[in-house]
Amino acid sequence: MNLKQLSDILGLSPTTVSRALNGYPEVSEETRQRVLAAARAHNYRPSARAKALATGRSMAIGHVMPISSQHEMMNPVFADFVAGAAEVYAREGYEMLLSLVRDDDEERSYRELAARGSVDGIIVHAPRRGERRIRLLHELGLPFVVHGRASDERADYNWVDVNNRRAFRRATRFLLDLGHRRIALVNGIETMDFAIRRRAGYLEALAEAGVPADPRLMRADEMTEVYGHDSAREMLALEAPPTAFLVSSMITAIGVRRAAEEVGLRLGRDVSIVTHDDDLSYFRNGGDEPIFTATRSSVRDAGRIAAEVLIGVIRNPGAAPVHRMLEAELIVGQSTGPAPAG
Amino acid sequence: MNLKQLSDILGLSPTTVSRALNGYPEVSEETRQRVLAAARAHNYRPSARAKALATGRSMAIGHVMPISSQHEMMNPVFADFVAGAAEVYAREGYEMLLSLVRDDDEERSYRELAARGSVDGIIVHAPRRGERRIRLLHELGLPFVVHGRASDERADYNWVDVNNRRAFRRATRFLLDLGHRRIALVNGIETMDFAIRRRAGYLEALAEAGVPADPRLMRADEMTEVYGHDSAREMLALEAPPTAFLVSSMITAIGVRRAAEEVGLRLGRDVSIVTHDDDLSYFRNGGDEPIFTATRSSVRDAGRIAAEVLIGVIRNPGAAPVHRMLEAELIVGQSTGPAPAG
DNA sequence: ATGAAAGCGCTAACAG
DNA sequence: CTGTTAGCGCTTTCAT
Repeated sequence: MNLKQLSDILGLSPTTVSRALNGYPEVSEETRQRVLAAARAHNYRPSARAKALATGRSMAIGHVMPISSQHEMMNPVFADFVAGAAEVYAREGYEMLLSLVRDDDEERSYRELAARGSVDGIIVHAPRRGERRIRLLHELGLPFVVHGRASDERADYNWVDVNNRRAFRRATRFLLDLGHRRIALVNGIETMDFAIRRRAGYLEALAEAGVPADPRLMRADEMTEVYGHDSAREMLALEAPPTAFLVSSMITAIGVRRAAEEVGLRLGRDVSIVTHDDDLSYFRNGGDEPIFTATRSSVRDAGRIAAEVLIGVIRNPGAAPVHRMLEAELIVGQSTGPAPAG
Repeated sequence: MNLKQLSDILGLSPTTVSRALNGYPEVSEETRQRVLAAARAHNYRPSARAKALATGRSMAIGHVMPISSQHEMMNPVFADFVAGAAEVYAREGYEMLLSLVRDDDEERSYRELAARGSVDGIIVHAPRRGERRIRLLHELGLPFVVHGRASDERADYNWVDVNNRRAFRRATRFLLDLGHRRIALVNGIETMDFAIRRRAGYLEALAEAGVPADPRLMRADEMTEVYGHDSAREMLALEAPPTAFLVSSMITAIGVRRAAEEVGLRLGRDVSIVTHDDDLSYFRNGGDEPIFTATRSSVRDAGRIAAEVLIGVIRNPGAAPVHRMLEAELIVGQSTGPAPAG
């Protein structure tokens, strides 16, 4: 069933039917009702392709996720972010195009997306140090919102980000206040912007407290369970082991906890673990009884907000760049809880 | 840059340029080379929308993920599956459309996808008991492949599935062979097809060994860490607690482990945990030293295979339904390892 | 081997 | 308030 057929049935021109369906005011209310009823009755849906071609808007938004050629890790955070964004798209009539691109042909992929015109805008995921996509997208003239930021990009652009620096500064301070002096940082890969900011926050807090940073207590890698376990085991074997761990992801913190238990340390007594809780649906830190002390922010909310910002930008291309900073809260867990001073 | 402009530059008709670009044989080799060179030089990309409208094929595949109106959980497995599928799509020139639909307007969503013509085929995720999407998609005539199966659907259809029943039967047998007689099943929600099959495998193995199934040792819920923890705590408090746990997901198994440790049980001695390892990139069970004993299958492979099957179906609509059964292997972990008999 | 013309299904001036 | 016409960018007969 297409427009022409529907309009034939109604004895109207395709134009009038189109206008009625799209809510144009210059259609009599009676006609509109007739059209709406007929459309429903015949289960009519406009062809997305034809509509896109005619209007120049594809009503689709692209989510481009870099898959590193070296690290093939699929970010678990991605699923929840996308779920948040999808809510908004469903409400606003957008489709979501997912594109996983290897970073070695990243530029080609973005150029292609733009030239093929399959999306009206893009959400940029996982910005890294030396990020080149921002300039590229500006050049291509494709509206975009970055989830996170690119520290060394001086141009202005739309972003939605969690205040990672402040969150980690606060978490570090929390541990310092408890008396800890040897605090390990088990971070994500430090080419990722968020990891850079987290380390900055950690270092700031240490500096403020006059505690020197010890390179042996700082790790950065892909945030797997095994990584948490192995690096914790190594650090705990130092002559002066850490008394607390600040860990960039919940799953990695679980590995750290396993390592601590293996060497006979009791959580919340011999060692403290503080992590960041992305508040994922499948693995929430818990409300009543958090597993870990953690800084917490909702990835799903970030997805929702990013989608809303992007749609706003698409509708109003002239507007000034939008920046949305989400603050993380600190929640103190029971089982891993605040450890007594070093 | 569009076809017309490119053909003007070349002094050829759009027709010829189109033919050259799409590899039609009736173009002179010389012309083809000229066209190809010019296209590259001007960074020409055909408009996906125009092409779709003209050909009737959108070159896009839809992934439809149900979001339960009650349980808002975003399956962590989804991300890896999609990553596998994306590899194939990139290779074959398809785009990926992601659609998260609430189950209360599921039918509407599928009808819309079909009528709008935005996809050439669909991957159906998370089939459940009483699955209605299969009949619907058959009715709509949209090619599809189900990731998993629908136990109570008698019509034939394309599917790619892990042999969940056999995997859990094998895992249960493994525990029985070690001497365990009170084996708890911490399953996923048993409206999900995979959970139904896993329980079937578990019950089969018990029956074969003449061990009666105890309803108090069988749980089913969304597979979070907290669920694993809480249900394990409850079961461990029974007058006759389980000596082993068979857990449907790694993240839930972590919760079970936490519970066991809280009550002072030592893993691989006082209690055994066997789980299913979906072999996700961010949380692999480990090769050399698996954290848990587990049945293991690669979700990413499943995604790849499902995508390949679907593309085959789209290209060859007449063919007989394809069924691809993936077998899980049993890997014996060290830390949780084989526990001594009851 | 190349081109002209029609058409995919819709929207958007422009008329009336 | 409704209809006519052109056109979005491509593919695909049908001629030549």
